[in-house]
Amino acid sequence: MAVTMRDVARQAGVSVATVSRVLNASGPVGESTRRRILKTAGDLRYVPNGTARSLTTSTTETIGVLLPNLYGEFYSEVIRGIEGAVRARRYHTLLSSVHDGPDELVSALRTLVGRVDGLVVMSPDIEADVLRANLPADLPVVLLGSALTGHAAVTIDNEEGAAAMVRHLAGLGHRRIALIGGAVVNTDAQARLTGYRRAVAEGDLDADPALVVGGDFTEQSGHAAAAVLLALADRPTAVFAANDSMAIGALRAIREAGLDVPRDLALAGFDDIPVAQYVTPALTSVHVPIHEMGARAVEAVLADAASQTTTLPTRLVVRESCGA
Amino acid sequence: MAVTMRDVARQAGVSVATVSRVLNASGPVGESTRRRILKTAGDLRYVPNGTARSLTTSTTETIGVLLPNLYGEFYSEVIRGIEGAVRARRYHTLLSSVHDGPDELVSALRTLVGRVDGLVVMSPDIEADVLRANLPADLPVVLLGSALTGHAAVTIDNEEGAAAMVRHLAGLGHRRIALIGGAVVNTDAQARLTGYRRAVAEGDLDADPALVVGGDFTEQSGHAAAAVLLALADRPTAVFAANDSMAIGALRAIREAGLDVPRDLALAGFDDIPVAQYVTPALTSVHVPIHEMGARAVEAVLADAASQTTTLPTRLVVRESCGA
DNA sequence: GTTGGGACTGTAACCGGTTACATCGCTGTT
DNA sequence: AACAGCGATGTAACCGGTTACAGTCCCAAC
Repeated sequence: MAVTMRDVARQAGVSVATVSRVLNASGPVGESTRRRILKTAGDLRYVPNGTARSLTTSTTETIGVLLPNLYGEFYSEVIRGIEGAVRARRYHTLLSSVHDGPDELVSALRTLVGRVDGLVVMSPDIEADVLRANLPADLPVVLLGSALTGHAAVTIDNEEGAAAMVRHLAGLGHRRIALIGGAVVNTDAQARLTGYRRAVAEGDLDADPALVVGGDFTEQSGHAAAAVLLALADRPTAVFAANDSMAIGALRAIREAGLDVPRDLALAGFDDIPVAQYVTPALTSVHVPIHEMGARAVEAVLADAASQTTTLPTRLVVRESCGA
Repeated sequence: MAVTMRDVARQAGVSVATVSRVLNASGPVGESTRRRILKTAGDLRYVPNGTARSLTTSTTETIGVLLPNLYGEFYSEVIRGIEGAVRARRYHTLLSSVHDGPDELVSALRTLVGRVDGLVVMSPDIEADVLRANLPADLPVVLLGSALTGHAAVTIDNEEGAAAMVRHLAGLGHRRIALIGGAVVNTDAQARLTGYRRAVAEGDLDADPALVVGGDFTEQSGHAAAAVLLALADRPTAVFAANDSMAIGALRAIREAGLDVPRDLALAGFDDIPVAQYVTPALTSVHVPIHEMGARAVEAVLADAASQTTTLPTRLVVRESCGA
């Protein structure tokens, strides 16, 4: 068993209250007593138990972050944004990730309850009732990336971002623009698909259903989807992947087919993750203010701005892969 | 105030003990009572308080991870390895990062105390006494990447990895091999430098002190260091960066100087982070089993294998940038 | 010489759970 | 008929802190 405050108190010949007062500078204590307590605490290697402390004070100075997984640059950027904002307020971050399945989510949610003062949840396919049922009603929760009625959220304008990219490609003369989409349950993916469809319709482009293939935001799925598109009799002249990872997978597939980007095929992604500028050719993408999203979410949690939704704009980043 | 167990008990007309028994299936309870309690708990949206629970049970089913920062692919890979191992044991991960300064570290350490059953600490420049003074004596701690006397640790053979790379470059005919090192306080960086020096001596290579320049593991520092090396009257023919990020920075600087890799200059890195294979030319590097390190560390924490050090081997990954 | 007030310290309740132990019926055995 | 034994439930202590409240002591003021 670890050293507790009572151990220190006994050893120093005082009451626990006095020890507490010394350690938190929360009350007047005689100079000699204070020194004696400090010394015994050091000698005994006393370290306060955070759990016990937050149980009484009912404050943890910590905000929790729940991510779908910790893989990929997108998430590490999100984390950085959150971390920075949290640190600036002298709070701590507790991160938990959940892979799949509602059980995992529930379990992760529950381990966080009581350990954090607020929660930033990024889970594109989360359900409102799961959240409601597994979190205390008074815990501030802010969703990141997906809006849900009755909850505060910080999102980006996925639809307009996707539409802008399609318009850009159309402006370069493309008429057959393919989309490698994300999973249908993912709200980001849905919005990007909607934006694509809208721009295709408005720009009077080729609306061939064969041009839309599904992916799941992983590089592998991008590779597979691109292979399907390349096998079409009437090949697209531009491929727009709903995120950068899939675009990079697609790039590999296109190369393997002996084609050149952007000469034979224009390619674009979404998110503008850091690697986008390192691949060759550098990837044209829709920039998402990942860092800022994290920061805004933290602000919202700490302000407990209930059910207010912030939508941040995206920005087109034109590089080599689209041939502009 | 959130709904507590006493609220549920009162509402259901039973004692807290019975509620606890139902919720944890830890004792016999009449069928009708059980149903009634479950119903009231649901109606009241009761969610158990993790803090209170772990205070009594003195177990959290959580292991803590302390990282120097969350930036870069290296760390996100480490996290993935840890996460996977933790999840496999049905535990949870609590992640905290600390940027710089002992105060930050102490503060992060202390917020974790009581909230985790064990700790994986990755902090290349951590000091043993800081750890000792701020953690309960009975909390299992495993260091990742740096060994410290009296503590369990999982490390890699940095020295041999660096030496192997220098030998490889020498095998390609290089005699003037430069090293872009890391910060001197960083034990990884120290070991890599030692390996470099040993191989240079053993291979009878050019041991010009001007060939060793310092960096701090960031891309910017790699860029700056490469600029210094390129300005030398007697330029090196190969540049070995002590990590991949610096190698990528160096690559940029070399290109800006109008030189070609690997034609004019061979380049190699260390860590073999995922991007290494995406840059052009693909980066030759020393592969570090990042994922496995994380998994091993978790095993060690849960087994509470006190003060045992595991050293994992590295592996040379030859790609285009060294001209082999 | 009281008295008031502030500095210092201790006692004990409380935070929200878990759990050892006690209590109370009821049934089956002898 | 008495009693062992078990199922169902309640009481209260405990985990390790914080803090309201109360008590002591001492000194200045009247």
